[in-house]
Amino acid sequence: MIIFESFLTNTMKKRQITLKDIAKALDLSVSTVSRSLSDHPDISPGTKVLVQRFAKEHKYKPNAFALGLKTNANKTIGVIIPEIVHFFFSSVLSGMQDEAEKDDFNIIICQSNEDYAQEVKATQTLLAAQVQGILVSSSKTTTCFEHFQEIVDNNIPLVFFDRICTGINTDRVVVDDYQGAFTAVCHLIGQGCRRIVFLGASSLLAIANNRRMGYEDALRKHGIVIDEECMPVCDTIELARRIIPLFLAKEQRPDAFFCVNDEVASFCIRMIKQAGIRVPEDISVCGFTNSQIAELIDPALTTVDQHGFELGATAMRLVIDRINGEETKDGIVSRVIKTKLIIRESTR
Amino acid sequence: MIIFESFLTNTMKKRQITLKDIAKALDLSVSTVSRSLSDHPDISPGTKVLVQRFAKEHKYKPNAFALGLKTNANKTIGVIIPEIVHFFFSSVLSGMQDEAEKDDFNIIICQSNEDYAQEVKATQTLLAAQVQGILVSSSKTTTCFEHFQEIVDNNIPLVFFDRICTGINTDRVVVDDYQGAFTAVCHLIGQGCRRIVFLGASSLLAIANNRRMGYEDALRKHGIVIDEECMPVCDTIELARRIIPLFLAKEQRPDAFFCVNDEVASFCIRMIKQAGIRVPEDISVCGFTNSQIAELIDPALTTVDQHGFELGATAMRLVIDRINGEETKDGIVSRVIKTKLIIRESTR
DNA sequence: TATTTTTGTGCAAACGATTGCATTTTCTGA
DNA sequence: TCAGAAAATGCAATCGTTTGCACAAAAATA
Repeated sequence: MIIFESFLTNTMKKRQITLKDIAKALDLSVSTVSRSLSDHPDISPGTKVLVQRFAKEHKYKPNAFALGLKTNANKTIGVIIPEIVHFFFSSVLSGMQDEAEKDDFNIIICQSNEDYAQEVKATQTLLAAQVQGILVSSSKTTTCFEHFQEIVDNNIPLVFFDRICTGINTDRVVVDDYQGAFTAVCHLIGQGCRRIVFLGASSLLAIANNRRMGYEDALRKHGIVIDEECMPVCDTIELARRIIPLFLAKEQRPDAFFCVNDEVASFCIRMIKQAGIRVPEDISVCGFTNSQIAELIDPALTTVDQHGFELGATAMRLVIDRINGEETKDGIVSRVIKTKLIIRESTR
Repeated sequence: MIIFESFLTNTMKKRQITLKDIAKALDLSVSTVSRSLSDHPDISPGTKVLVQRFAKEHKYKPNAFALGLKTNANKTIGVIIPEIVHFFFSSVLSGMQDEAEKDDFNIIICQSNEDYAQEVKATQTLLAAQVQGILVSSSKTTTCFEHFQEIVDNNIPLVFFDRICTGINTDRVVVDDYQGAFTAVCHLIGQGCRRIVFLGASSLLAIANNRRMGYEDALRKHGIVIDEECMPVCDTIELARRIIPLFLAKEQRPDAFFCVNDEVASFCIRMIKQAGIRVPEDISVCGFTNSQIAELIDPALTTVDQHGFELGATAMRLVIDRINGEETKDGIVSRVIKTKLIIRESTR
């Protein structure tokens, strides 16, 4: 015992206890200690309890680096996300965390802040950290995919979620954007709206295109003429502040706004009300995501639930299955999370 | 070259390229390769460029496990957070991420979901992952601190942020809750409010107590009698749904609500308006946090800005400084982030 | 030309854990 | 009493990297 404790007084800096320390203290070999802790049948019951008790008492924890060096696995998964401060993405992250925990995987997060360069850097960071799998929702400004290809080339399972990259062949989990938009716009039309504006996002994003297509097809189905003017890029509060007044000032005022996210939808409602126009009597507003805010504003927001938590959990499940070899499909696995229209008070 | 590439055809499973591979391919020793890459003066310029070019071409990346094993450092910091899906906490996380990146540290996140058991598990997870530092905001249900003590005992820098644990002696970064509450309530009083209700949180949280004390002192200062009935625990939408109507039904109706967070404040405004009472003319409402929602609801919410991003960055800076030995104070380092009252439309 | 110095490389140990194989000890049965 | 089997333990290599030291070859000096 004295021998073991001596490592403390010698260095004065507490170090983690190792197998070697235990071996020395108990006058055993490192191998015997190792086998005792892993309950190997070769070891006598007496030695086992001796070692196990000692290890527990001294809070022995296997060194993750040594383990990683041997097995090349550290139970860590990297996530690249555009922005954490975002109801949808934080929900996704929460779902991932929840699912990862079930298999004792850790999550390393990186933010791209919607910036290509930061996204590339994040990729390098995760590769350097030797993660076993990577989950990505690409930034709005990403048009080049080499960094993602490098992940694949390194043989590390890669799964895109929500914002996928069409330029690269790998697993993906997306939301049913087209159907969600289609259903929402059909609902608006069903309530009598005819001049429906789509406040969308950059067409670099597949999700934005899909929602636009759902919007267009819904109009088409009901014989409403599609007007390019009525689908501007308007996915931030700043843009909304400039763009919405232009529509409200038109002599043929819109009777509905279908917004690409709930923040824009909420802000939209504010601006309409401030212009002295009623929601939903004069203008209906529908959002996309179903964030907390939807229930807090007045009138409560009709919106399309994206099931972020479920999406995150599904994506995480997929990488883990790839890592464990439980998902063996040769081609791309593509999962779709169903959206759900939540009708509240902001639409007639 | 042929020798090197052979590791591929042999195993058919792409493996990361190692120093040994490079050494074999270039007919050098591992040490020479290692020194070439670290630009050691002993190595001849010719050999250096040879090795460096080869390494770059084959995208050599040092093995993080081997490095960690030698240096006992993997540039990773663990964060334990009650809930990611929360404007304040996600802001904090974002600030941490931002600051960590400057020093090339990675972040592993764990959620406690406000649950003691999960918090303990998260602690074990982070210790097992061999993180170099840990940042914690404790859960609402935590009353026992042994798990935190274990972190300290392991000689791993620990910093509490926002929700600190008074039972443990370690660095902390908090928000100026007392002053924030005091200022906000003084503002309400200054606008003529006299019957001010404080919708608070469990007194297990130091932040809740501090805000309550700020509230009480503001009342005291202006000679308003403090009524225990007027400071219920009400920090969730569910509680608010039950509790707020009770106050609105009183014959002596409150003329202001000071809420412990913006969600409750927003919901409060909704309920007041639905009861046919005007905000802020009849009742003023003030929140705490300054989340996005504050600008989106109608009327826009007066609230106390907590500067979450700054808080996160500060806390991260502090652990990193502790890790690097740049913060050498023997006792507790305690940083306070100043709050700021943002006056909008929900208060007279 | 002989000796020292400089320059460039390689060997081997170390970090902490696992594991095939060798070795020692104990037990069994004739 | 002793061979042989069974049980318990130890040795040593391995994972990928770094680094003190030894050593060789080349260059400088005497």
